[in-house]
Amino acid sequence: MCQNCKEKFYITTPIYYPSDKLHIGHTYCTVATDAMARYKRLRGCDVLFLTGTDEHGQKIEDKAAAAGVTPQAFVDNIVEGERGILDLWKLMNISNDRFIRTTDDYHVASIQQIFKKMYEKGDIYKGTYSGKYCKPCESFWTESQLVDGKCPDCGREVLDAEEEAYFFRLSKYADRVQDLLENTDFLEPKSRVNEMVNNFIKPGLADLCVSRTSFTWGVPVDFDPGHVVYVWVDALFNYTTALGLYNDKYHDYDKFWPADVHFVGKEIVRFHSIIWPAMLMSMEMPLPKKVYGHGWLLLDGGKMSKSKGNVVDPYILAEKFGVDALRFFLLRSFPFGSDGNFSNELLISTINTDLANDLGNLLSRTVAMVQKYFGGKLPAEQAENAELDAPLIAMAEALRGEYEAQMEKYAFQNGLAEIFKVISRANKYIDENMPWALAKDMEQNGARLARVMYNLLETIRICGALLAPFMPETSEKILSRIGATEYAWDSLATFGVLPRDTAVVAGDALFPRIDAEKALQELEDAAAAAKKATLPDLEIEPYAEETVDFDTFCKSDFRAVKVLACEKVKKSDKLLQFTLDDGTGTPRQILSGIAKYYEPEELIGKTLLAIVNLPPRKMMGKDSCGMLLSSVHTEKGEEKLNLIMLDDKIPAGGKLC
RNA sequence: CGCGGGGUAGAGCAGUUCGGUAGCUCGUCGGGCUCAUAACCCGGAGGUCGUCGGUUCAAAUCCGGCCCCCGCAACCA
Repeated sequence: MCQNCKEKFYITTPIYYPSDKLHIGHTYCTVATDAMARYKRLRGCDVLFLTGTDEHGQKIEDKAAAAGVTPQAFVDNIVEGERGILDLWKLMNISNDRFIRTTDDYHVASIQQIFKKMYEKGDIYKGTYSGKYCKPCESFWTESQLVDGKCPDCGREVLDAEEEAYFFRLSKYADRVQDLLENTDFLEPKSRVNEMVNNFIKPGLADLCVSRTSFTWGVPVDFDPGHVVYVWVDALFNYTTALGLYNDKYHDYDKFWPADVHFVGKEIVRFHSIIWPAMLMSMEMPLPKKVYGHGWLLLDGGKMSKSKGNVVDPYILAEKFGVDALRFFLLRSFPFGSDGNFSNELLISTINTDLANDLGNLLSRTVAMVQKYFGGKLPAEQAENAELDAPLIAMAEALRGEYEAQMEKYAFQNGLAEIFKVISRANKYIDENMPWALAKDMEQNGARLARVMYNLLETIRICGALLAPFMPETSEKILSRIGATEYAWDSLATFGVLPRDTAVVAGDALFPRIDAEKALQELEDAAAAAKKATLPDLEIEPYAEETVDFDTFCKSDFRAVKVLACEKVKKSDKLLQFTLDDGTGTPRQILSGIAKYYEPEELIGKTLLAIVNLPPRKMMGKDSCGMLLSSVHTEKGEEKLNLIMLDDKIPAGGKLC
């Protein structure tokens, strides 16, 4: 059975921080974990797959305050609300066995006990934390971390600050952790090891501040009111409290701990590869077998981030292209250990090439031929041709082994590449055997034709079954189309398991080809709309800080004016030309750049407000004597302008004062 | 010299552990086929493997210098 994991396999994602909706990067990590969990289940392992949310901390407290709700209500909405995290994982067909929230009662109680245990052991002690504090970022910095004496994160001023706090004796475990990183396979890929050791261990591991008094949204230290447990202590132990460590909610800590692998993003590798093992050493608990730090999805070669406004929404992509296609793309296109460049173009071309042209079309043409030549059911009498069949059969039989080797290394990309080599070979096999030519003389070639079709179907069975961890629904569809009922792990290294006289079922294209140009345009529009939705409903100009003295103000001559005529200025898309009655008896001409907001006709007869003692100015060769006053504001990022319209009973020339 | 990753055909990537014909996908050009989702199959063109130097019979691969890009530096997967 499962050599590396024997019977059980425990795998986790990080628990995500619900300060915002999740994006494609979180989806990537979770889909990878799901694929691994499904792969292990396919192999017959007893799998526990855990994911969840890390819900404490100042940032959540602040965001909730800003939204005018309690922190709990805030996270409830992001986790359980519509299009929240649970909905997203459901949509993405994530097969997690458990979902832990760090605000769950059992977890909170467990953390308190764990914290106390380390305290009683002497590995957590009370001390004073002093440093530079950035209030908006809620971060302490050391002198050396400051940039120009300011917060390295936001660039704002920092204050001297001290707080009483608990510390974890991280330094005590530095040597053991270094040994773990350098001399075992605990942390992969290997390239992450140097970074950890050089950056954090060699310069000397300082004890870690593990409590806070500056906010309350966290697990209270039950023996010292006012302190809450540092979120990472709270968060990391989720992997064990979710198994029932120090609680009665679950009872399989002994069975599943230590975890077989934690999948984590590269930015939190240090917490998982240094702090986490050190705390477990302190607790005298077994260490997880492996921490795998995967790469990031980059956008335009740079980081995806809210501030850049380039965050990719998994909902939009999954709904547009299908869940399986998105899952497939994420794991097929990027090496798991390194960063990858995400783009909509790549997504679409991957779907078209691999899924529509190669896989979908192979199934489609094969099933169509079985229908056409045999009425949908193969005859049992079949004639092989060793020379023609051997290459395909050899590849199909070897596939499970190649695939397994890659999957055991978490090389999803390569595992899928192995499958697609075989799919490609099957397409070639069709050309080599030209079934349509054989079909011209069924009497002579019927048995041979049946065998050709059988070989294709059997190859599809193996490929289809091995695709299940990546595309569960598609895999099921494929297998049912070809009449496969046996697709257990053991059957996938043997060619010839499908019944000889299997019956196929016709159906729609698995993955219709996507019109790339059209789809890209739609995605762009959707992104623009989404961006617009995040803009504030109403923005007004900030107020002037400078004052204007009374005399200066009084020099401005504001008058009510009536619109006698108004027309667009030729060759200008902005300017309207107004002829105004200003009460002097001589019409006044003013040009105003508001053509975008008004049709000329609708303004005739209106009473407007103008400043009339501005020096005349030429615009598009015409004189403008004064300026019409308007009010401006921004709605959803769009500038709006309204002319000041006065009561019509005010006479032309009426002075404002 | 803070640390780490990267620089390979027009684009996106693999190959570098253990030196020996430079590979894949897309695009492009030509051919084949007609079962299939204008798909599939075959072939061609296109690369001084960032740069300079070293080791070697032989370097994308090992060693050294330099240039450029990206990320990290106590909580964005």
